[in-house]
Amino acid sequence: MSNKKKQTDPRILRTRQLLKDAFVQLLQEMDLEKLTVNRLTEAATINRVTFYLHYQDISDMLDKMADEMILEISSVLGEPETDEHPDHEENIRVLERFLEHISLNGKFYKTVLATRRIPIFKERILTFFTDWLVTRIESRGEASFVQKAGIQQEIFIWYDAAAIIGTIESWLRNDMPYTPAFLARQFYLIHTRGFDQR
Amino acid sequence: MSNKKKQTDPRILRTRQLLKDAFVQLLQEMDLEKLTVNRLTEAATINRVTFYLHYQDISDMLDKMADEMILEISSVLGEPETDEHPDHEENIRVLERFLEHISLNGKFYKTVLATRRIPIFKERILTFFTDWLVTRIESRGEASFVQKAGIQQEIFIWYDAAAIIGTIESWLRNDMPYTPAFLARQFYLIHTRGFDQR
DNA sequence: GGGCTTAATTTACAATGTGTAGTATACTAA
DNA sequence: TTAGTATACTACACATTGTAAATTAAGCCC
Repeated sequence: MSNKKKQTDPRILRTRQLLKDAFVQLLQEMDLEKLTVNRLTEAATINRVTFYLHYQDISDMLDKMADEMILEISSVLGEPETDEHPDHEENIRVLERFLEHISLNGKFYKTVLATRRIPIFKERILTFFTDWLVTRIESRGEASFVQKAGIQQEIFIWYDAAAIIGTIESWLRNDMPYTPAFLARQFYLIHTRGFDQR
Repeated sequence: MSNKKKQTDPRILRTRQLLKDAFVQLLQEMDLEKLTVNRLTEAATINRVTFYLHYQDISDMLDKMADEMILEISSVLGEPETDEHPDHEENIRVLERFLEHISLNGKFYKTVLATRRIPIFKERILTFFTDWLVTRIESRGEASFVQKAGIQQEIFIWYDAAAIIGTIESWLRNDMPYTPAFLARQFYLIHTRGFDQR
């Protein structure tokens, strides 16, 4: 198979980058529903037919872009800690890496996360993050305080995942008024409510 | 002006109800992007041109349906408590009313909240809920424990609003496996982390 | 450099969807 | 009953979609 060659062909990379840039640009000018293949390829300065050589339609393009995004986030977050004795500082550092990655690619993330009516990227991050939380909690003894308090673990994970992703969304919408480090520590404070429970 | 008459004309109500029903029905069969005015009016058994007498386009229809939704939620939640001495049980009851309203209109809410790629309704609820939280917190002394712990109030509100709406979304996606009363109490437990702080 | 492979372009076409006319009909409310 | 209005119907110009075929251009490997 020549899949590896196909994936590294600079012409393909160029076309997809042009599409991605045009996508981010156009979404700052119009809503997703106004984004047509016509407009997109015109802004990307490629032929309309070329678009269909890469994606089935705009939804398909969103899906594949979201796939790429998740891959990057995954490599930034790394494997969930399997340490039996979680280090709070390490938690904060992981979160900080995540926020810094978003901050560095702020233009893209603000567009796909905080621009309204493009739920796919947020969905994907939320799902990924939920799984990540489940793995982390299960590999630790963290279930203890949750269960001790009579909290259903499933609900707690829904709650926490939505809270963190949603806060990041608000943070982006407000043009990141706090540093990633500060926000990460705020997450920790909110999570523990100021008590140093574990 | 005859606006009031227009709004009560049974023909108008009938057409809009047909459109709303067709909307909910079709979204269970296809994604929003596949929903056209053609398909919608066909399913609603009204003429396509009639659609444009009510809405500019599908986005406009979503906006107006979301307006109606917020009006209903607003009347269910009622005014934020201005009581200086918040009653935890009252908090839980308000939340329970909210969840029961959603549960009673489960078909609609599951479609517009938990069906993917229709962010407008969730956005509106989140914004409304955020404002509601701000009003509630400001009218109480609730800022105290947040500030005492060094938590930025703005961030805490982002966090809590996203958490609650997101949890409701997950709850709907999983076909409401808990009763509204149980879930409301879970929110309380998570919020206080089992400690009875106030 | 030259041959091979593949991406991109160009042009064309049918099908569907959009938004807006004008007119006719049916319903509502006073 | 009558005036007002919501809906139906038909028609039209235009935009968008998805695909096909042939051609051009770029990149890869020896």
